[in-house]
Amino acid sequence: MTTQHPHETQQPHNTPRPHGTEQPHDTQPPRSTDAGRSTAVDTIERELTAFARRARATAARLHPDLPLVSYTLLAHIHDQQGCRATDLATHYMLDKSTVSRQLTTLEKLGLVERRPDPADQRVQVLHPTAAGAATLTATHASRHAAYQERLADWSEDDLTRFASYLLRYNNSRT
Amino acid sequence: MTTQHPHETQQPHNTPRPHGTEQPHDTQPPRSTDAGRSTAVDTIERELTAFARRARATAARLHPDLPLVSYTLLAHIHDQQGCRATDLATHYMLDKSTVSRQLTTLEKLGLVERRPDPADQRVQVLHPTAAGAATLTATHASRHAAYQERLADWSEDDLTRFASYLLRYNNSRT
DNA sequence: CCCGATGAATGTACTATACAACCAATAGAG
DNA sequence: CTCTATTGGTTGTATAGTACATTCATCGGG
Repeated sequence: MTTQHPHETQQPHNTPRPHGTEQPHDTQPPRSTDAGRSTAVDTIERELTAFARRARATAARLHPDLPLVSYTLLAHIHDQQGCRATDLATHYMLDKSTVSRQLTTLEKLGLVERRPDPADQRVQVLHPTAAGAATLTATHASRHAAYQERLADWSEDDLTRFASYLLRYNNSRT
Repeated sequence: MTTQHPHETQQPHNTPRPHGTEQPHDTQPPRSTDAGRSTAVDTIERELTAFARRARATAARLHPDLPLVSYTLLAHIHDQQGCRATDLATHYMLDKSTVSRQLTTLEKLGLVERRPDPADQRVQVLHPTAAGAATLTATHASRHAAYQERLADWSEDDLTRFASYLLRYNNSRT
């Protein structure tokens, strides 16, 4: 590597700094702390997005067998026992058709069972099969281990605070 | 809605609680705070993943014109002026071929310019065009506004702490 | 001067996704 | 009780994003 470009490793862009919208503007900012807030929000936006973009690859490394999508759906079915396809679609902002197909796959793999709801013939109540629960446990263990390792040098307080920030953020969805 | 399933809205699964791997095990835990850490890590894992799974849909709502992938690549090219395709692939954990095709698209749209590096004929130095910068500014403004709104009731301290947690997390990538 | 390494493009295949059309069942309005 | 709008789900179709393998050109060191 002879030529020097501003490479990843040379300039990790960790430093929160203004993006494109930061030009000084003559209209008075509504609050005095706007600049600080804006910078922090920019960082949050950038880092969350970066994480999201890497999630697929990370999952593929962690558990090549069970794709990320299948995993998340299966996990949600496990957590929300008896949920319906529509619930999954809502939770993950997916189209019904997408969920339907994913469930078909999961069912073919024998990981999920679609039980008819006797009280409403339209509805399918979803449950993980024994195999599904086992797969989920294994996959989750693998993921959990990776997260544990990556967060190994965080204090418990920091972990708790980070977790509650994420919850707060995700639950503020409109 | 007559039958009552454990729906999204009825049981938002916000409460951090053990997942499948929490069975009591007879080997002594290395630290006494393991349980607390484990719970927090589980929450972090779950919430980050949920966010990642929704990112595409959110982006589509925010800026239907410029897909999330294009946006992130363009943003990185803008931030790391003069970066190369390989840098993008590394940063986002993508295959070179994927980046190559994305860049082709961005170039066809007139948003990115691939300049040959005089010092190394293999290398393409990437720069946003004027149009690219403009698009980026607009898209970023739209995203930024959405994030601002969603984080409107957070204190600046919380924003700053959340941002630094995210930075710390993302930079701990091995 | 050759040879392994590096940056990038192309061939190919597959997965995830959305949108639209459709079907079946339910719930209300009259 | 019947008609109609709504809801849950599937299927048809199209597209984007991605990976893996191959290929090509260039660079750098023996």
